[in-house]
Amino acid sequence: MDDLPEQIRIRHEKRESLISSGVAPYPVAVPRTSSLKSIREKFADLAIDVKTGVTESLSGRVIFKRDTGKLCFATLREGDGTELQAMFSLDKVGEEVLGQWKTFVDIGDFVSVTGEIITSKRGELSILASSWNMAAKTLRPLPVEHKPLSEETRVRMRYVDLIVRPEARSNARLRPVVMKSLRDTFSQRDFIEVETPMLQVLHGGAAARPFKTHINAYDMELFLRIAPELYLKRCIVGGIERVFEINRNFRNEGADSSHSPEFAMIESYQSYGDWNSMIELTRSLVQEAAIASCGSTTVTHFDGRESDLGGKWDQISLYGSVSKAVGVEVTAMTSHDELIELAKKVGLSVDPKWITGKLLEELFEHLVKPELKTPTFVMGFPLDTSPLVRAHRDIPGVAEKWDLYIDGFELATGYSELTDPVIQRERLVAQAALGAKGDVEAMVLDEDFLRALEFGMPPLGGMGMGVDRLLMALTGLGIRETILFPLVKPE
RNA sequence: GGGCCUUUAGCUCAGUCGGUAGAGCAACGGACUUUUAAUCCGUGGGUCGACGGUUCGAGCCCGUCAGGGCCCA
Repeated sequence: MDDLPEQIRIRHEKRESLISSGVAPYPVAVPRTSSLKSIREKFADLAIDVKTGVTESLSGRVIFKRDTGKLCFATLREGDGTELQAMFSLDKVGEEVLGQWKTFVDIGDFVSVTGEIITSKRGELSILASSWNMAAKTLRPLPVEHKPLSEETRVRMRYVDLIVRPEARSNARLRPVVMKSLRDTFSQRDFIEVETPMLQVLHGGAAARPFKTHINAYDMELFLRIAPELYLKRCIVGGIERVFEINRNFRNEGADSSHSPEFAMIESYQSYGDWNSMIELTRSLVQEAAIASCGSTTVTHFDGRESDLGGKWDQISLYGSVSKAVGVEVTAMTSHDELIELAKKVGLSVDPKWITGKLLEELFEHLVKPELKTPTFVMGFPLDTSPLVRAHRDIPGVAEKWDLYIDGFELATGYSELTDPVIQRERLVAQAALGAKGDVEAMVLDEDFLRALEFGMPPLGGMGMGVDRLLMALTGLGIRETILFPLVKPE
């Protein structure tokens, strides 16, 4: 114990001292008749220096302590941030009890206080103690409330962040509001929620590197899923005509301010829908979530900036927007060599492994994407980068796929899904060939998925949306603020 | 992968030219019956990220490694 920092050592000593004087520092229960919040609601408009005659037992974490000679003040806080003042006066509790309060209680401790609800001479709603109990002794000092925690400490010790920072508390409570809204929106439209495997024998449904793991029972390699798509389409084959899943995906790629290795995602499929019906669905999901969390389709970001998510949202053509940016007509028929020339002209460094469609998408991300601040659907993607998507009904070489951009990042994507099992097999065989040539993001051939498709799937619209990114769009926060415990390297 | 910045008390941060390690809050002792980041008097608290080097002497200069951040790819 001697090698502990002074403040921690002293708190350990106080714990020992409580035990030896017969007081439990971590009792199984303490008196509690009400929450701080309901006391604040019940006694919202009391005048100055009022005695209510009402006795309550309240508990919370001590966040401020102002010890004076014969009248001591403390501020208690409960989980949602509601605070209430506790007062300890010599003539109410006597010298011994007051002395124990001053000696044993540190900032950060959980305490229970029993006494009369009053207002102080300054009008502060308070509980005037007749007795108090330790509810849980804190061994580590809390950080200073008035200086913001460093960003790293916030992430590494979110539990402390939640104690001291109001925004951390409200962010944590925002996610469930949004999740409930998403489920309500789906439910109103008769979509059924399912849960599909996260541990998969074959990974598929997206272009991404998977995490690998191992199952001892079968002594074989397994993958953490990169997308639920192939299982949700099996649901469609089986007649779950409108289906969605909200859960975690895992991608073994970079981790930065907008990417997390594990992230929550919505995927949804609608029989007899197409990329247009998924536009309607996606807009409803986002706008209903904005109303549920912010009360309006115009949301206010943490920095005070307003973002208007209302209305019908723009639609631009992927090829059209790139053509406009480079000044010459670019289509799905534009050759690989021509695209490389254009890329070099605009200063984009080209990876020789990029296929034609990838090249076009990189041009878009370089030239157009940063400009897309207001919600915009980017319509019509290259067929060769969209192996699970149906070809455009009119435009050759283009897939019926859109991406939704908000604030310059990709929030959602939607498709008219490929339902022809023969073409699907050809596409996956081609993907497998890319994989054999070393493309680590290529999809693998999933025979059971193809067998399912061969049983027939109705015309189908599909969409996917990142839940963490939706929270980013609603709040303007970075991904590490919207995720309670983002992955960090060990200290 | 490359470049730049950063790591000092429980927390947030100063630290000049290489010469005994600083502040605010927090903590400890004392005073105070209406405080609101209380105030006043006094006190203690440091493996300066780790390892190595230069030097009479390193928080500071050099090298390696680790964590964090930003920019580029």
